[in-house]
Amino acid sequence: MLYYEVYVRKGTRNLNERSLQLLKTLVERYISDGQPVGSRVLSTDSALNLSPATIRNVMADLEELGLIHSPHTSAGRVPTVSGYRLFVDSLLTVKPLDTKEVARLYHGLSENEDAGTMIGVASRLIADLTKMAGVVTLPRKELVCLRHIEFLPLSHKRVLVIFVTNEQEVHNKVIHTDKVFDASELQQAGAYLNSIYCGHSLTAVRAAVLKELQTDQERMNQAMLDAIKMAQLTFESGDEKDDYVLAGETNLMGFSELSDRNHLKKLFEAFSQKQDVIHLLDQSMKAEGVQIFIGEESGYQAFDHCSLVTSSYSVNDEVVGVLGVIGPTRMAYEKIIPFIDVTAKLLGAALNPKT
Amino acid sequence: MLYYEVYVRKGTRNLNERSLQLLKTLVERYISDGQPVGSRVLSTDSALNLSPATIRNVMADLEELGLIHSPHTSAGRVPTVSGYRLFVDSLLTVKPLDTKEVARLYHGLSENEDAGTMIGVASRLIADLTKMAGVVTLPRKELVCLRHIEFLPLSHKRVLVIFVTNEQEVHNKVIHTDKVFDASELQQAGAYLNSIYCGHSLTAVRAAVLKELQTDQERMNQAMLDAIKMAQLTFESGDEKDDYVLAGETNLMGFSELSDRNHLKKLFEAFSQKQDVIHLLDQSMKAEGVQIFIGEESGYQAFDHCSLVTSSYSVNDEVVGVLGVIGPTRMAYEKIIPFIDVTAKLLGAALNPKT
DNA sequence: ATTGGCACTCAGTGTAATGGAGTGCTAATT
DNA sequence: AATTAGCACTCCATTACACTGAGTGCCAAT
Repeated sequence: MLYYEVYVRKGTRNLNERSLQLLKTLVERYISDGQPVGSRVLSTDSALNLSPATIRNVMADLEELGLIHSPHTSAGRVPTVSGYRLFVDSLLTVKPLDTKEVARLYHGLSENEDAGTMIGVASRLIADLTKMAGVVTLPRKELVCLRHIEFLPLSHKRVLVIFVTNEQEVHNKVIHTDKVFDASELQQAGAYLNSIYCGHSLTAVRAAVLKELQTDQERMNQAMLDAIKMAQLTFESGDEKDDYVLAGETNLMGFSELSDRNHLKKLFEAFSQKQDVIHLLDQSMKAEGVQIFIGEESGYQAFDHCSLVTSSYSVNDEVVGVLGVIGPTRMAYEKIIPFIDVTAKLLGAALNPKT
Repeated sequence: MLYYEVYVRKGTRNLNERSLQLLKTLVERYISDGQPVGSRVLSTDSALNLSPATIRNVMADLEELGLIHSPHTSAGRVPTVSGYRLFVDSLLTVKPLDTKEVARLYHGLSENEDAGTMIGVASRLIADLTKMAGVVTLPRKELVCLRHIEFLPLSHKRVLVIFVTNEQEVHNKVIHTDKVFDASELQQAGAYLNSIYCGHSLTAVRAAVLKELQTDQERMNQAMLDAIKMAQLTFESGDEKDDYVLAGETNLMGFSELSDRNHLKKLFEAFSQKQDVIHLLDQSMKAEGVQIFIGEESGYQAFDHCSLVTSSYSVNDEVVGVLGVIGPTRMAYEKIIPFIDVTAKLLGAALNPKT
């Protein structure tokens, strides 16, 4: 809608209903065939009953607007990034999901395993069902609740913290304290913290700890104060390196459009460096619902010929992570979009601690 | 030596000193150039002062013995797997290591981080310095010592075990008990086990636990028995999924001999399935020192065009893991072999808890 | 506004010619 | 008996060329 008006104003020739219709069938055809599509096939494919010549005129307009592009003179047309964009934003008619696929998703994501396993399963399912690469971020730690915490002494004023969240997710971290503690002191500290913070969410714990440190500390004894300080070090923000689970990367090697050795190398390097992927996924975390990055839109060279369809997933109405699929720009958006949508919802539901 | 005699007996023509010398220069030349090498270059390359014609005769013999092979009539010769094998076993003259490389290794592996980090560093170093893929298995758990153990209750007779080994390596596992324990019972059990097994190696703990269970149990009270049973469940063998850290996989995409899309896909699938790689690495764990798998020798299709040079690494004279490099069959063995050898030694030393 | 007609472009394919690298074999040489 | 020169031969790689077919742009007719 938006695009429609913009283009009408901009071009002398119209980007009217008919051109949009043609663009739509062109993109659909290209997605299913992978071949540049010419005026003849478009003439028979579209229900518009127009002659190839007419269609050629329209195509010339579309090309001028940068929506399609011709690899060479005597080839058909191929959608550009803007063409795809317009297509997915305003033209696309989503297909209902294959019931078998939904069944597999539902089945795979209904068993109540621990979060880590579920994430892995989800990633694998996405990869297997789409034949592309699946990616799922680990749920944000803030929203989980503290179950148990404990400290062990290391050398040089360092302390190993082990804490368990939710049912059975174990984390550990080394903190640097400003004095040396012995094992029993640390045990006491752990017991104290367990007694007051067990069952609270990490966000709540962090807030409570800060508050304790800021208010008058005189009613606490030294041991309590030490414990609180260590909790502060443990849960101070920042360091939680976001991470994701990738599956089916090798599926991407099958696509001819990604077969270029250099592109493939860049892509896989991005996968193992993780950084760029995390950035990209972080962006989609901000918005709710399905997000799409087409080709160069992502801003990362490694993804130049790829599209990324993502959706955030939520537990208890709070966004805790993102999941998505990575594939060639030429992918079946009309199927992938609803697919990612329901996968995100199912994963969110599966992660919800039983009521 | 062995090969020499076998072949002399087998062929009518000799596989004498001279042929071996020629095979050696042929392999060296092919490794450095990547082109099939013909009689002319071999004539000038080898110090033997023979005419191309003579060399052609020798080459025909070598081909008959299956040591070299001609891609087509008018191309030069290329070593076969057996050719490479003979080369690395008996002909190869190892090159002294580049001092800069040793320095980088030494520097990278001398900082005393925790085991996990060191493994990662080692893998990365191998990949960076060889421009191929580095792989390092995690050290076997048996040889580490128990520092702390603790149990937390879960639902349905399940118990979450958290145990720390060495300084600060945290592991966790869910075990299924045959009755329900509450938190304080579990805490007692943990305290008891800590008091008697702390500081012992996992192998020792396992043995001790088994012994306790087999001997007369009447002098123990129920709580102690429960604790021992849980320790047994925790440390029973088997489930420790071996794992490895891979680095620089993407380096492999640069090699033309591995550029075939299908091969590459198989290879990367093997990397992410892990299973085959683990098997292969396990084999090299049994032998001490450097081991080499050339091409199809490995027995896994995925590695058909790859070679794997590995070495086990030891802590306190006990083999605890394997490390290696994966690259195309055509790699500079004379440099890689000593390189892997010293890397394994340096890693072993770095993992040795300070004396 | 749409369409038929036409000249034009260009990737892709098949065929043929050519050059060059390397071989195997034989006869001559040492 | 071992080595070498010579020669015919094979096969890959490259180039050139022609030809086809899909598709285009444009113009004039509808």
